[in-house]
Amino acid sequence: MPPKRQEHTSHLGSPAIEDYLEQIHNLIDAKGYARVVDIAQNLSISQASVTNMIQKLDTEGLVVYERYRGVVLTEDGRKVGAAIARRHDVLTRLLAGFGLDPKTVHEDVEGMEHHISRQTLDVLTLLTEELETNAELMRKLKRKLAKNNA
Amino acid sequence: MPPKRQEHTSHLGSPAIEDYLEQIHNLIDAKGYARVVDIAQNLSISQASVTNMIQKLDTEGLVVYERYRGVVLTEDGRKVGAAIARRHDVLTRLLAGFGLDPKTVHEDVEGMEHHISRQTLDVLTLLTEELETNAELMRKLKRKLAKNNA
DNA sequence: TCCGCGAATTAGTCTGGACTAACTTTCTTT
DNA sequence: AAAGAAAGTTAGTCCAGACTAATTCGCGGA
Repeated sequence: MPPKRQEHTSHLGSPAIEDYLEQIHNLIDAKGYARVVDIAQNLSISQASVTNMIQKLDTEGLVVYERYRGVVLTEDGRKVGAAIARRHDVLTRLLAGFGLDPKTVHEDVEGMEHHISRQTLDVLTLLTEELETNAELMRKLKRKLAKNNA
Repeated sequence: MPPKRQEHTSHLGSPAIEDYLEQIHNLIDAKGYARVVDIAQNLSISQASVTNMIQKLDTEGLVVYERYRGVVLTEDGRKVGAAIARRHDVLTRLLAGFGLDPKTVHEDVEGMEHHISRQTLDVLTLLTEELETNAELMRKLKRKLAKNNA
């Protein structure tokens, strides 16, 4: 039997696509519009790559693109972008809550956020909220953490 | 100013490389040796791709490769493989502990495990152990989780 | 008004990591 | 021990997504 072809679970967006949509979402949220330069800047990639990807996102119906006109999210695109931003937020609160160094938090979150299902997001949200609420528990865990690192 | 080139944080192995090393590690752990077929099977990719990557891993000093002779981990390779396996284990215990469906757990873990720093691993380990120990807390959280899903 | 400069785009290239097809080596079975 | 099956390998292809260089658009200031 020949080896099986690789299966793409659902293709609701590669990690790369999600990164773009998250960034576009953030920019629109913050400044009301998203320019190619800024997207490139925030993702640390070239403008040419951004233009390329935006054209792809357009053909996939995630943004509306007009040459030299900037970019707008479609409803689908907005959903994906917002979903990623939500995961980003939860993960960041969870890790930052333990006092991890911001750079590490950012890198880990960046990597993990693309792989979190609805169910897992629910669990992590629950956990995060519990820790944000239950100061006693948080204290206890931080104490252990400090001890482990000693 | 021209856009900046993308920076690879440390290149201790791409996700793909880590997947291979984890799998090789697991196979050796379980059966004492790692055959190309099994690696291919476990990663759901073709044997040709495995042979390819193994040759690359060899040139990077992560495995020792001899044609038709199977593959052995170097000390470096063993470290990477073991590290990934550890992250895999912690994440799995954490999510499975909440009763998430095994397929989801597996997919999410698979995706997240490559992006977890030492510090984050420590936090997640702590959390996992707390939940495995503190039955009262676990009950409480599961109750909330169930309620949210209702 | 027009000109220059920054933003955007196009064209063409590269790399990682997957694939198939065809071939070789090794194992197994008789 | 030899043949057929299974495992491994090679050669060549493909695709996503990054890049650089060169070009084009469009706006703000002289």
